Amino acid sequence: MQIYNTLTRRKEPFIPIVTGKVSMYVCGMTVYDYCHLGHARVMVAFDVITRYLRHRGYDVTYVRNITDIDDKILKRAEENGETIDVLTERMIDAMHEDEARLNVLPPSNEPRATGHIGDIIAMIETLVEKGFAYPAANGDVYYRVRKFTDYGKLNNRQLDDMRSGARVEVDVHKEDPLDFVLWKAAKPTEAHWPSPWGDGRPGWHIECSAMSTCCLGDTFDIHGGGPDLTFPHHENEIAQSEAATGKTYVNTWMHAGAVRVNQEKMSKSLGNFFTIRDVLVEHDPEVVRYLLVASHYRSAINYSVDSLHEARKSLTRFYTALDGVVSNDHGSGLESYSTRFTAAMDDDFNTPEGLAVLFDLARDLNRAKSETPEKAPLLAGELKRLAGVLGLLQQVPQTFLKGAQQQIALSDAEIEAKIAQRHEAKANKDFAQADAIRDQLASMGIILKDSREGTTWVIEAPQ
RNA sequence: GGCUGGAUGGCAGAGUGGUUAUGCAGCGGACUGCAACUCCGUGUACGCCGGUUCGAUUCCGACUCCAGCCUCCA
Repeated sequence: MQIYNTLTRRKEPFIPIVTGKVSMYVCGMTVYDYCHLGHARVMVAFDVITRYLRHRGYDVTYVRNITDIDDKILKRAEENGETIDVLTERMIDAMHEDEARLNVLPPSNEPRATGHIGDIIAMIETLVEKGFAYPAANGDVYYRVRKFTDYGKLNNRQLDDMRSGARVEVDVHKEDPLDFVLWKAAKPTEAHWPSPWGDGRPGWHIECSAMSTCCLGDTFDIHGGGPDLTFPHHENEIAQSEAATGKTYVNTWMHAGAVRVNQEKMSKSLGNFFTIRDVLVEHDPEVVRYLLVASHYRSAINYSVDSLHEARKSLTRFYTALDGVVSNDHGSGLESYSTRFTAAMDDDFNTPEGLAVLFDLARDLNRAKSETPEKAPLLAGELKRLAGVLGLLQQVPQTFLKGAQQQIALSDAEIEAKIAQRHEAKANKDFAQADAIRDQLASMGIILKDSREGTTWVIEAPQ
């Protein structure tokens, strides 16, 4: 297997620290608002990665944190007139609901910043002792960036190249404008914890260093996150952890690509984001998941309603192939598909190429249904099995094809009655009447399909 | 200004130093009462200019354009 490593900017053979085991940490959500499609992308990307690693036989420990104390949370809670606990619990519940609907498996461990204040303080104390951090007169504790000689290695950046102070407000309490805060002194009215430097709360970057080390050890295999976390967040994590432990923090750094809207990054600050729950009002969650899996995890994707429709059409093709076949999971003689699929996924989780294998499988399944029906159950079983590694195609085909995505004016029984009327008209060679019934149903988005076994119907895929 | 990526057929999206990605759409055919579904067939795509090479979309260099990061952001 090979994985692209942001640190070295190339694909590298993946060799876990402990044979057969993978330790992975992914930066999760700051829970002050609902998750948007950018969050969905990270969730789904690392869900596919976890599923595939497990499929390959690795014992994966997947840690994804929750940032539940932060300036934005304090601000939002105050705006809403609620406590931060009420706000964060509500958003955490919503996040879990969103990811469950997208068929994202829960991480092995989901630590919260507020649950690790002791670990955070301990790490800051170590950094202060080693001279990598200093308490300032205002009660904050800062990281001394210039003391860490490797600073910038993840982003291939020299300290002096950075426009220090150009966009960052220079803080008189910092020795250097690029120094970042590890511990923030709190105002009496704000949430705070006692520390050797006075009451306060952790800075953003330190929680991930503390929690990842705490859950996975000083050095672990994979650290992932969204595309905008490489700087400063992950750079700072490296500086904190490697200074504190003296060891390599992470072997492989993985970053998902951006989700764009009209060629611009979808983000909270640009205000052009779509929340997961809003999109799911009108679209089957599997369609959203498919959209995210149909592009390589590192490439940027442009979100649009058209792209969702395309995704729905692709899934319709798969479910149409699976429809009417009782799948048999004990396939044999079908190794060529899984060999190709594995080769694709082994190459930095190339899901588009993996899907190409699944489309070939679907075509062969369709052909088998008419030519060699005895082989169809095995092909269907293989298709479901491999798609399952991507977290796809696990619905009952009819459920997807008749999806509740559009409101239908008729009940199932009424549709069946229409089909029976049409069948009778056809038997009487009254094709005008038969076609009138079919057109009437079509105008309501119900598409009839005739076959030797009888007539079935599906909901029209959007154009 | 510094640092990252990217530019593939009508659209989406992989990949490769010489041979079919895949899906959607289109076109021709089979099936069908006619359709839909399905199947078969069908597209001289690789930003631009140089270089290396017997041969480059694929490697190297310049250029143009797009996006991201250098402030919170997944």
